[in-house]
Amino acid sequence: MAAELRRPERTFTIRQLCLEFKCTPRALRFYEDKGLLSPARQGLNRIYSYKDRARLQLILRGKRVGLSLAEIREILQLYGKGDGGAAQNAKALRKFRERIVAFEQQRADIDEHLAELRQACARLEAFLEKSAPDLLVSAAEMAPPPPSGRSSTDRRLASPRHA
Amino acid sequence: MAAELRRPERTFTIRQLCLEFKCTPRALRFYEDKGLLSPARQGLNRIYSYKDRARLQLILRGKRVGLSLAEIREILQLYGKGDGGAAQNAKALRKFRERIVAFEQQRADIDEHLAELRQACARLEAFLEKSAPDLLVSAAEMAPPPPSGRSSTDRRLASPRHA
DNA sequence: CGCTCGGCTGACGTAAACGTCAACGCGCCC
DNA sequence: GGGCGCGTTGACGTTTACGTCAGCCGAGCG
Repeated sequence: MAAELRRPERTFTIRQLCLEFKCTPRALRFYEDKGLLSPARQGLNRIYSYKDRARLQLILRGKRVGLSLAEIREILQLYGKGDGGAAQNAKALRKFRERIVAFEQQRADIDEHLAELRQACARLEAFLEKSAPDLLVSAAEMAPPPPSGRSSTDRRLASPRHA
Repeated sequence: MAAELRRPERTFTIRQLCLEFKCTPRALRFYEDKGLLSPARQGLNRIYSYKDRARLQLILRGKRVGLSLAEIREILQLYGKGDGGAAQNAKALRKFRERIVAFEQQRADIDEHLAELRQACARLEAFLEKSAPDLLVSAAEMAPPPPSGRSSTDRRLASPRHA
C-alpha cells in the first residue's frame, strides 16, 4: 500500500489538498462549481487526481498574480484541449499573448509605484535622520532570520490580503 | 500645459477629471465617501483643486497595482500629515517599506508567470509553425479576433479584481 | 413658463470569491 | 446505538467597488 502512494494514480482527498495549499474545502468546491476543477467521485466524495492537483496549483498561481477565476478557467480550458485542433491552439496563443501584454503593463505600473515609494522613503529617511535619529530603523535590519523557535512576524506577506 | 495643470488656482469640475482619467462621477463620489478625496464645494457642487487631481492620480495608480481603496486611503493619509510629528513620519516610513516588500513580491510572482506564459507561447508557436502556419499570427501584429464567436472586449486588462 | 442639462443625494443592485451555518450521510469504535 | 470525524449539499451572509435609478436643485434658453 505504501508503495502505491507514490504511483501516478495517486489520489488526494479534499482535506489533503487544502492542507498542502493552505486553502479551505469551501474554496475547492467553489472552484468546482465554477468549472475550474472536476474531480472524480466515489459515491459523493471527491477524489482528486494528480492532474487535479496540478490544475489547483495553476489556479492558485493565477490568483496570486491577479487573474479572476473566469480568466483562469479560460486558460485551463485552453490548456486542456492542447492537442486538439490547431485553431484551438491558435486561440490559446492569442490568449496567452494578451496575458503577457497585460502582465507587462501591470509590471510597469508596479515599477513606477516602487520608484515613487523608494523616493518617498529616501525623503523620510533623510528627514528623520536630522529630526529624530532614534526613531530611524535602517532598512538593512529588516527581517532578521529567527535564531530558533517561532518567527515573531506573521508570514502572510506573499499575498496582499484581499479575500 | 503641465504648468497649466499645476497652477494653484486651477480647478476642475467632476466631469473634467472623469474625462481626463477615464472614470465616472460615481467613482469620484465613491472615493469621497470613502475618505480618499475631499474636494471643496461651491454650494453643492464639487470643486477639485490641482491637489485633488494629484490625489486622484495616486488613487488610480494604486488601483492599477492592486491596492484596495482602504490601503490607498492609508497611504494618502500618511502623505497628508507629512510635516507632522516625527513619530508619524516613522510610521509612514514603516508603511512604505511594507508596501515595497509587497510590491517586490508581487513583481516576482508576475515575472514567474510571465516566464511560464512565454514558454507556453514558444511551444505553441513551434507547434503551429509545423501543423498550420497559416494560423500563425506573429507576435508583432495584434489583429482583432476572427468573426466567428463573440469578442471579449469588455475586460479591463490592467486591473486585477481581487480587492 | 416650460424644458433640458449637469450635478447632487440617497437607496438599491451587482459581481467576485468565498465564509458561515444548517442539516444530513457514512464509516467506525467502544 | 450513540457519538465523533470527515464529507456532502444547499442557502444565505459579507466585502469591495462601483452601476443604476429615482428624485430634486439651480442655471440657462427659447
